[in-house]
Amino acid sequence: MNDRDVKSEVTDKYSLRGRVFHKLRDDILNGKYKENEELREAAIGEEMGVSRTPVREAFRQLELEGLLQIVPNKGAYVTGITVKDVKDIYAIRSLLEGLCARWATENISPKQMEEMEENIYLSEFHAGKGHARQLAELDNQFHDILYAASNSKMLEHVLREFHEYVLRVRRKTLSDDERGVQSNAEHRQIMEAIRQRDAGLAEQLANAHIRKAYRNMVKSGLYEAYEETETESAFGEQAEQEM
Amino acid sequence: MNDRDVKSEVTDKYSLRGRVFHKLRDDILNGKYKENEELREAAIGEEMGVSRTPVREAFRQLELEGLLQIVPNKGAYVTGITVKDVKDIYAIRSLLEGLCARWATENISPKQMEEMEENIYLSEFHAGKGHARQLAELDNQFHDILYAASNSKMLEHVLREFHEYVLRVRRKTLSDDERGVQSNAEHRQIMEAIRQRDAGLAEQLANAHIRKAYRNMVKSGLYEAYEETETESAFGEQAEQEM
DNA sequence: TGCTGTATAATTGTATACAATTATACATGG
DNA sequence: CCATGTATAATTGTATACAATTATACAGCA
Repeated sequence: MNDRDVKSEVTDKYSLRGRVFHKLRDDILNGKYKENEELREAAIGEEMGVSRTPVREAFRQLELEGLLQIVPNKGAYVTGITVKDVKDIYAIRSLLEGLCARWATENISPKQMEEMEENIYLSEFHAGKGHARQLAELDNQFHDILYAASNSKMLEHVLREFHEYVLRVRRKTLSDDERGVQSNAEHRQIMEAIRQRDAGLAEQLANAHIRKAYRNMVKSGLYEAYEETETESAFGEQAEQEM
Repeated sequence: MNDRDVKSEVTDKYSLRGRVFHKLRDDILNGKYKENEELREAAIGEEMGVSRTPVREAFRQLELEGLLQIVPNKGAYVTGITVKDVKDIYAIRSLLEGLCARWATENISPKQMEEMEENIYLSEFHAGKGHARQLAELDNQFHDILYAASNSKMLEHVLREFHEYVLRVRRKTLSDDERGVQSNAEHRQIMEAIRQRDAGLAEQLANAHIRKAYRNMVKSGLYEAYEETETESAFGEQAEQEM
């Protein structure tokens, strides 16, 4: 019954549309196409050796993934993420990852529990060796496991969406390995809480985990390249309460 | 700067694709197309007097709206919403509407405050007269105002998505007018909290508002037609804490 | 110079033809 | 009778041609 993933299988890798979609997605995430850059259907199609049709369809998908913004009769533009957007996303994720940890505690399967333990084991190994790339991958994987363990395709869906969204920014900051060690420790705490079936604690820890990740990102100043905004209230009160 | 809505302007109403999109969306939401029903491109196109091209693009949009599920080389199927999905959505919305109310308290503009007051005034008027249809519209509008007032396009985006999602189910239950009066009272309380700049209270009230809406829906048994599930834990602990 | 309108080019929107894939029906052999 | 393979039909995937819209360049004029 749990046969289809919410977002990854939706775009098959072997159709032309799927290939275009994945290629463009990577290119945007990796910064090949910059903010507000206009993507022309014909150019992309020519570059990849396909016609405009699959390109157009890939555009529509990327739009609802939040990576492109399509203006009718004008063009497709790479969406910009403002500093405030990132801040808001972290605030939202903080709440939802907490809920996710709670549900995961109640629904996690033995197999998933095992995966999670292995993930943490591997993370600690690679952290010791300073393998930034593997750490990043494992970090993503940890959250994916947590999402799946929640047993809620709705929650999984929205969390994946936000998580991916923020990868554009985070891709830089996780190479900062000071945070890597700390992050691993937090993952372990969350796992322990889940294993001991303490849903409240798991929720609280996951909550704090995201907030700390955000704090770290801001402190490191690694994503400030986007643009400066005014409001400081996004995390304000809440953050003070529990940290 | 706030020139473009996140989801509504994305699909222009005047292109063929936009027309097909909106028509199909309404038809699905209104139950013309039932769960798991297969939608054929040619048939839809013929019915609406357009070629397959705009239909295909509309399908792609509907897929990421969560209303369709497209299986490559096979077809497009109307997605089913299970009882558990609805329950999960309400749990998620409960958290996020709370956050939204908090942010709205901090960012609402005088104009929005006015809109909100007028909305509540009208709602109470129509509730007295038993105008179910207008009440439903006003209820949607109240939440739209709240979302906009949060001044967070990210939060607005995700809340709209879920809100719309749940309309398929809720369309029936809000005609139950017992709840309508109660719901209005809660809206008013939220508004008062926002007006008095009590973010914590606003958050708590919005939180409870969604949970009560869910409870009522379950009690009324109006959406149980979908399918029965096992888990009862979605709202479990949380719901007990504050109600 | 600076504005405006018009012609031209470039780009997206839509329709249609054809290819590839999948579903269906039916015949054949066990 | 059932299983299996094959031919046929139906449906989706892709390419291409053309229409509609938007951007650009430039001439004409105040």
